[in-house]
Amino acid sequence: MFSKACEYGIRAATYIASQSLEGRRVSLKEIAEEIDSPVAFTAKILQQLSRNKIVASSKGAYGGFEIEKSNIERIKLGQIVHAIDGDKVYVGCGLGLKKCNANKPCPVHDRFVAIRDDLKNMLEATSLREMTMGLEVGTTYLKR
Amino acid sequence: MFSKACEYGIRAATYIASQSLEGRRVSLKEIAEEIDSPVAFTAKILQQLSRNKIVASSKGAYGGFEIEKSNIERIKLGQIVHAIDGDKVYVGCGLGLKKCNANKPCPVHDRFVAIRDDLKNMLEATSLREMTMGLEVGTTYLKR
DNA sequence: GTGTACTAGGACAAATTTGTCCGATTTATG
DNA sequence: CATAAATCGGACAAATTTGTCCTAGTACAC
Ligand code: FES
Ligand code: FES
Repeated sequence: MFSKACEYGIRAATYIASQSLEGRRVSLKEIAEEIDSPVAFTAKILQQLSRNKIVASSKGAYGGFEIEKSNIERIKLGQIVHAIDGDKVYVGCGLGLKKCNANKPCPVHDRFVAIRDDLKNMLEATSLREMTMGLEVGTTYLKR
Repeated sequence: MFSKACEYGIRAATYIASQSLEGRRVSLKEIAEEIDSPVAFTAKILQQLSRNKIVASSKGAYGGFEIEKSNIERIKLGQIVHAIDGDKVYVGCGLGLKKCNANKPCPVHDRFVAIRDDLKNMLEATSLREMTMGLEVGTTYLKR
């Protein structure tokens, strides 16, 4: 569905958001531990998210990653997916034709588009804030 | 969403089905041409489908691939996806945790499962016969 | 039987994705 | 200023997926 990079990205952003809500800036190392991801690979992904203004990074001692509180409400999953996987979730054809195209549709087009639109809506409706809710009370997890 | 192999597999099976309905057995070469896929790679995938009894192959001159008429009604997309991509569509977690698990869900679990179930239902409800319908009348395409 | 037109299958190659390593740079602190 | 703790970014390595090539075997036609 999503690339590994994207999965790590969402989990990382969610963890950062949960800590930022409590005023804590977190280090790469801590993030990787908390979401159970390879440290160096996670670093790359956080760079991407940083360039895309999804997370804020600060270098140097006591540096790390954080997300502005107002952005935690504002940032939607869709933005993270787009920053890492591009628009393939939105324009890709279910059967691998160059691009999904209603004018020359593949045999699953109608059925597929319905599902893809649901996914799209879900991604655009779900904020980082919502992602953190269950974490605080221990009903959802970022690793197992 | 699906692997390339799976996409080719669905397109190939759909094309074979459409031709089998007209009583024509088709060669690998023709299939690859009609679905615009790499010949040798398509051969591998057809071997898989053949081992899984989704298509029937016959060797030798005038050999090729076909699908029994009754099977065209019976075979669902889900079987093809399962034969090639396994069950990852069904058991995978949206955020990449080992397996989707309602007892220790990730933050997107509920939203994700809803969409995945729709996909699953679609795959299990769509027969090869339905896939071929638009092809005959030129409203759907297997290549562009 | 021989030639021809096919599929089967294994070994290999290329491309992409995932993941590692390390030096450079930045920043807080003493 | 020196040190330590952190991110940045480029080069590299490993793993997976995608794709190619070649040989063997099979069936039909003559
Ligand atoms: S054309 Fe294939 S999904 Fe739209
Ligand atoms: S646990 Fe992540 S989708 Fe179910």
